[in-house]
Amino acid sequence: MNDNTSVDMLTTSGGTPVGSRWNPTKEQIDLLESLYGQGIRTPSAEQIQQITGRLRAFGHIEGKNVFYWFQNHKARQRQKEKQDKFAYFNQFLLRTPVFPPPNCPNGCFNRRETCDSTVHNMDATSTHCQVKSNMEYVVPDVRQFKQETLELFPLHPTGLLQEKTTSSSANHDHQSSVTTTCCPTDLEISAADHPPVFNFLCGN
Amino acid sequence: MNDNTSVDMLTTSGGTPVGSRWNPTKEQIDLLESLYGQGIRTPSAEQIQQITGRLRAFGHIEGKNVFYWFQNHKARQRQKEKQDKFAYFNQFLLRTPVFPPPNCPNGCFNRRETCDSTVHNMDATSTHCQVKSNMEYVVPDVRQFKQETLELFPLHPTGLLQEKTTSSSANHDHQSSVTTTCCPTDLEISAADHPPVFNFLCGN
DNA sequence: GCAAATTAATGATTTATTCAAG
DNA sequence: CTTGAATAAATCATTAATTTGC
Repeated sequence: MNDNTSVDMLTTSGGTPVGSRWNPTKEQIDLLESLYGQGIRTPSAEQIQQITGRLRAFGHIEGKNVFYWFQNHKARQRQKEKQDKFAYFNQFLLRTPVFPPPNCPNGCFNRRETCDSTVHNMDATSTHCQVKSNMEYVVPDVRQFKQETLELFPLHPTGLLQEKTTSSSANHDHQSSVTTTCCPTDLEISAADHPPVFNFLCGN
Repeated sequence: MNDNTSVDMLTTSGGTPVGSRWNPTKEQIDLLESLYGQGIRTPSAEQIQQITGRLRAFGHIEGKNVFYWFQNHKARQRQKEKQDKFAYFNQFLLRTPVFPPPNCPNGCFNRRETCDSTVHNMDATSTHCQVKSNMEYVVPDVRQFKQETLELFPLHPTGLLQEKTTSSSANHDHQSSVTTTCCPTDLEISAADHPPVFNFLCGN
């Protein structure tokens, strides 16, 4: 289709024969997930450069691959978390008996008084609205789950995982003193400035 | 906020003092819009390079500026077109009397029989559903407007403005013989291959 | 076992939305 | 209010898992 006689790759040195799209090795995935686990979400251009350089030890890779990986991983983790939350919540709702189990901890919410007013009114035309109001009733409690889940990550040091914190006038002036708290590797992501997430794919 | 003492720009040569964001000159806008008018929507990396180089004659500019410009312009043209279409269609609907005007061309649709069944049932709770079904009823006719509007652009020569054409096995092998049909400038966008819209912002 | 056929994952693009400078 | 810049969501496309019939 597209002329294969171009300059760049055909079977790059590493061990990953590259025909079209990047196919990450196990080691590459491991390192990427490790970084993600440490709170890196939208790495800066320099971070991408460093990560790419490191990953190149395991096979051919470009900066844009790293960029795309974080984009996709972040988005798909988010949506997985969302649907997990929903599933958990759903099964909880569906299996909750009309009379709560005897030794229900105080965390259980008692939906008997609040919800039984909607038991009738279940015909096809009006179901939607009822379901919606039903959802809205419980959403506040679900948000706590998200909070707790996010707290599981350490993410104390540098500005990692700051993402959306009003992003105005909250620059916090965090410099150096990063030096790897939970991970023994000396990757030392500098995170000096937060340049827009772009110039990445040039190099490499 | 972010330290201004970095290496790159402060007051670049051109005539456009750059403190933070690109401020396009009139000439730059003109050329960009000209290109857009010729059908360029998502220029390739090479196209962006060439365009940027040309625009640099009028002031400081980077590849990513060109990239963003096309992104934004395309999106905003699209949404403007959409709301224009909606406005046109809306006024047409709203001013259509119950009895059609005497010399109504055959294009007029007669909505008397189809729509008056929804006149009642207009209380606050059920309005939404009725409105939606009402919309769905008329959408098909709107699509024609869009078609016609798009046809207004000439876009005959090279593969410009091909955008979404199944993108599989339809490569059409169009080479050279581009050489400016409606525009006297010898910009000569080569559009040789269609590389992904990325490596752009590296250079420049 | 083993390919062809399906399905699930996921890399790569495009489109929509949001933020913020001027 | 316009629009450059950035991010998130949706979508496309290709590769790997897997199922299935032989």
